[in-house]
Amino acid sequence: MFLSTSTNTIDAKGRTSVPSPFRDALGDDAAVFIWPSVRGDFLEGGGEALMKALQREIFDRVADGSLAPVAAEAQQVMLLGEARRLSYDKTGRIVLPEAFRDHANLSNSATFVGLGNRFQVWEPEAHETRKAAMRESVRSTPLIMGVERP
Amino acid sequence: MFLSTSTNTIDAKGRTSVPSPFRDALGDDAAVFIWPSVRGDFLEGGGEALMKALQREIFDRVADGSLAPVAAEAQQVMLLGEARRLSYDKTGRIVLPEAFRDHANLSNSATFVGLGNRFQVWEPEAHETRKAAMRESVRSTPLIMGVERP
DNA sequence: TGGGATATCGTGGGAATTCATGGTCATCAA
DNA sequence: TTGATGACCATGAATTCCCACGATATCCCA
Repeated sequence: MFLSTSTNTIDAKGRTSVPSPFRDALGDDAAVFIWPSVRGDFLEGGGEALMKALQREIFDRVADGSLAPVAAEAQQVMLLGEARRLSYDKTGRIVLPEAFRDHANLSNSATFVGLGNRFQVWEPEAHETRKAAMRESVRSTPLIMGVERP
Repeated sequence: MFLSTSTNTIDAKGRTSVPSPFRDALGDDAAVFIWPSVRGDFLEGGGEALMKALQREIFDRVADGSLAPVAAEAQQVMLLGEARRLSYDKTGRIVLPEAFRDHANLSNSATFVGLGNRFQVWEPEAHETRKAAMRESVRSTPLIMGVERP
């Protein structure tokens, strides 16, 4: 489970450390799968299990008719076509490809945000701005299990 | 089940003891999950079971249409993104991250309040004033199973 | 029922480990 | 050679672990 948020440095080689708790969540396979989000200037990622689950969901939804084959191919192009498997070394660092850094406007640092089954990578200030907006959204949302009820 | 209230010291390293009855409620996994509340200056937390249940409830509510995907992501960012898994050592202590202490205005001590499936962490005096307000509120509320009738 | 022994719990401090990050060294392609 | 790529070492700071103490609560047996 990907939890918590942390901001790490991006060095001259484009390297950054995958947060240690995330590495734990990834298990033995020393790699993450990351792709540019189609919804905004940030990256999305997860482990091998997530990638497989996403693939299967696309198949299943074509099978049960809730996703048109054309739309499925579009999903695959933007997800599987853009995603990369980035393995990290013994110190836990990956290299963020230049295209990824451009997409998310990353320069010297990156913020990893855990979202349970997946995570996102943001330019630190952009994430702060977004979070402020989300805080308001959550305050006006119905409760979840008695927690966070307004 | 998290029951009762107790106030413990926060030392120079930011450490505090998770109340022993809470540790019993947490089971084998020697860790608590804690996050800053979006509706006040205090922390909320629970065990692994609570975290998973919250995560699932978000999914389910998106599936049944009672929660918009955008609102779901906001929930995830503010809950899963802000939460941290804090494991405690053999003496039962966790380290409260500085950001958490700031959010709840904690300095030398913290009050753990059990709420059944979850708990809250308050600055002791803030909790006292809040409790006083709640006492009045409860007195004007219909009884529950004959308990707490004025 | 009293009173001493035993266990539990919270707290302080120091030692050992982990973590992020800068740097170096091979490997391979252009 | 140069430039990019990937793996491994070094380091300092931060974190986590473990042992010791004292106070409180619990137990047990007279």
